[in-house]
Amino acid sequence: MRNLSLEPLDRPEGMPTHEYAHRRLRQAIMVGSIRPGESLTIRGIAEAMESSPTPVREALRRLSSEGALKVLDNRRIMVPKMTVERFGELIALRSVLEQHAARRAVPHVTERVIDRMAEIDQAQDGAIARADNATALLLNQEFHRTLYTANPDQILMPMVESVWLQLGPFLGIAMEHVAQLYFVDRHQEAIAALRKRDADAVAAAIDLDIREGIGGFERSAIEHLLRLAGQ
Amino acid sequence: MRNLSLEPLDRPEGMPTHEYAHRRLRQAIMVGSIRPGESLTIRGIAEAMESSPTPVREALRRLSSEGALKVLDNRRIMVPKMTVERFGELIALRSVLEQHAARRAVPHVTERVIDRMAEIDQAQDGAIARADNATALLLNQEFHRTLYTANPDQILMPMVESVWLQLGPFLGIAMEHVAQLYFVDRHQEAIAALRKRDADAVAAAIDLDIREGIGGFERSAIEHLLRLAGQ
DNA sequence: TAATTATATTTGTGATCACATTCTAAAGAT
DNA sequence: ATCTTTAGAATGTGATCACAAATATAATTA
Repeated sequence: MRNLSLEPLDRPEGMPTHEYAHRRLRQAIMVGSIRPGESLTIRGIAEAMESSPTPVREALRRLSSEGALKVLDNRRIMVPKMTVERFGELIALRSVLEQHAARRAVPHVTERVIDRMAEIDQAQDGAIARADNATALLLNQEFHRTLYTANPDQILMPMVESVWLQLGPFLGIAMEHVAQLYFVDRHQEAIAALRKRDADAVAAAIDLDIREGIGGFERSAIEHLLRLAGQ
Repeated sequence: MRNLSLEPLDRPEGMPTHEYAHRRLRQAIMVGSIRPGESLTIRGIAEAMESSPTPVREALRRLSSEGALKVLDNRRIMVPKMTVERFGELIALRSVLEQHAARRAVPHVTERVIDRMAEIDQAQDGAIARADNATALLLNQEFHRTLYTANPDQILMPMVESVWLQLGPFLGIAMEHVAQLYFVDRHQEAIAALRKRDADAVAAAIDLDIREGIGGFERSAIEHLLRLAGQ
């Protein structure tokens, strides 16, 4: 196993070790810094974050339930490998899930929420301008999350995040081989539609944002990237 | 904490304790035999299944990631309470998720799969006739699962099961107070549509099955049930 | 009697250890 | 050289223990 380097990440006082481990690993997978096929060892992670196997195991169980990790028959744990078919399923699911989340959120959206989204979008533009892909990615997710969590009874955010998590490792590969991830910005359209409380238009903007953004990879481009990464 | 009784459940040789614990608890929640609001203790569960805290904790972490359990601020763990709003969200999500799963499965469905579904449906009718609600519920799930897993690249089954899991405790309440859960059988329509490989018709049948089945509870009926259960 | 404090118990948490399985690689045989 | 065998190391797993926080129970006070 490669010596994995995990960003220290902020740890609020009183947060249990297993949760901290979960957040750190999750973050690492989300931005694609743990490569597919790479196998993780419990002791290795525990050592890397100066704790013990017990809480790390709990974190790994959660991650595997979230689809971020796969337990092999050997009981070895790894980041699932990406395939063209799986990528297609993930994009299609992401579109359906997030359109639904957006529609359900619209009735609860306040001007305050929309303003917040506009701020995030602006920050993301800044990150893109600096070619800071990882930050742009995180801000893009925060943009979407802000919208969906406007619904107080929302229950599908964990599922949306699960899809993001499964897409993460591929983004890591893409970011390595493509100079800059092209964030097709349908965020302005989404914001405009939100101000009019037009649920259909919001859903359409979200759909386009996904399909023209990360979903816009051609089959051949995906195959090429996966081949480059030795998948 | 009440002395919880977990059905022993079959345990294949070599299955780790944490996974066995996960399956047993999951099963119990799925059929609604653990009541919402009831708080679970790690040691209590470990004792009930004659093991130790460590693997039980791993099982609980997974269940909480699957939405089946909620960790409170006290770090206490309980089955989330149901509300009318949450119930509405769950049904709407279930409909969207399963329609999508069905559509993506249709191209991969073979006659073999359809025959299997017909068998399951027949068994479910038998269970309903015997007023065996728990078995009918499980067979209903198997019917749906058989369809969705026909898609080899399917990735949303865990999410569908998560919704089922979150609906479970409410079904437990409903089964206690309603003589018989009325399974509106749109399964025949689904099977007929599948034989014609008509994806739209299949999705429509699944949608009706959900909305007229468990989703058919009126708001007042849900409130009534929750009040009866002291929620 | 009601409220408050003090004590005891329960509970979540994380580190450690022992055991069995799996993986790695060195040694041997074909 | 290639395959097989074998010894060593690494790894997942589950039980146990100690500690701190939370809860419940008993004792005390107003």
